[in-house]
Amino acid sequence: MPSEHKIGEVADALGITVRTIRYYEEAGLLEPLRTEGGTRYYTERHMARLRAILHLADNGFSLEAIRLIAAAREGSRSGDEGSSRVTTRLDEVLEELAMRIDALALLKEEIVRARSWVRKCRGCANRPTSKGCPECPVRKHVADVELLGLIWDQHD
Amino acid sequence: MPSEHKIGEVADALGITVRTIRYYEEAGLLEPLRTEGGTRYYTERHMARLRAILHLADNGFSLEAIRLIAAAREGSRSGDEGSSRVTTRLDEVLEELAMRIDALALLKEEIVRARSWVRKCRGCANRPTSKGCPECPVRKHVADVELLGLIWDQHD
DNA sequence: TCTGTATCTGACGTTAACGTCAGATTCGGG
DNA sequence: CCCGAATCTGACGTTAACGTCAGATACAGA
Repeated sequence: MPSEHKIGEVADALGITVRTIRYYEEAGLLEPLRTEGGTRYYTERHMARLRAILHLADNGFSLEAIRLIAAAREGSRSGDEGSSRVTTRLDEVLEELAMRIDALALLKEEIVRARSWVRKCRGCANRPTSKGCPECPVRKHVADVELLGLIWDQHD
Repeated sequence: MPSEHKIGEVADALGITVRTIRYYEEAGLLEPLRTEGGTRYYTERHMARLRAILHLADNGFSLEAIRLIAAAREGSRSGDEGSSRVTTRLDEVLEELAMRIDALALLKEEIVRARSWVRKCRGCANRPTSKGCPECPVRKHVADVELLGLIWDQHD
């Protein structure tokens, strides 16, 4: 057995808790070895799997979504069919990732625009009717820059 | 009152539920007008605010984080100081967005790499000791391509 | 073998973001 | 003024991803 680790060591090594690892097992994501007495042991393979799970979870994937990726090969008759199912699943994940990245990039540009308006009109506290800024540009652009609706001062 | 809407109309218009809008109010994100009887009414300003909230929430921001953005101006003595606090907060958000985008882009490249290995070695069902693929390259690259630890067939 | 520490298995608690349901009240068209 | 539809206020239910605690076992070093 080349380097097997108990659950506490694994948790320390990966910076997570013992409970988290057990929970991933409950969720059907991990099946460690067991001693006669029931103590869990994790091989390097198990830890590689755990790192992959954590990487996905850290990026907002639910454990169920991760399980679907891990189980993509299930039910296939040949290794060939299995691999094809896996790549199909990965393509779906790539598609979703692309969409999320695009959405975040758009939101980022939105915020950059909002920030520039806040600076441009800082004297009036971004209230459209403030005395210091009678022709407040925020009013004209609040429709274009959605986020201004949140930053904009509450009272008219 | 230029175009005020009841909660049901707002929900329909934005494709959300009445409960969600009320919940955002509980969370301190929205303070609609009220009639004598207590019925809520939403102006265009309120709806602009709601759209901004939804945009952020859709992109993974917690309601508490959104509340912090909306309340960034609180406690400032001058409009100038308030605007400066808002831009500071927005800069923090931009920083976080940049990090999340980078992380997602890295993960995407990871998955692209994993996908190419799965295709390259599809005959052996990505088991390193499979007969159809005695010198399975997955074994040599599982350390480099973290995600292979998840795709890789469970049993040795 | 003894013992202190780690692990085990339930099982219940927690938080965020709503869903759902009941009973009372309000609104708005006829 | 009437009445059906919408809204109101609690209040309890739900899901995911763990936290926490108790009591029993297992493991490893002296």
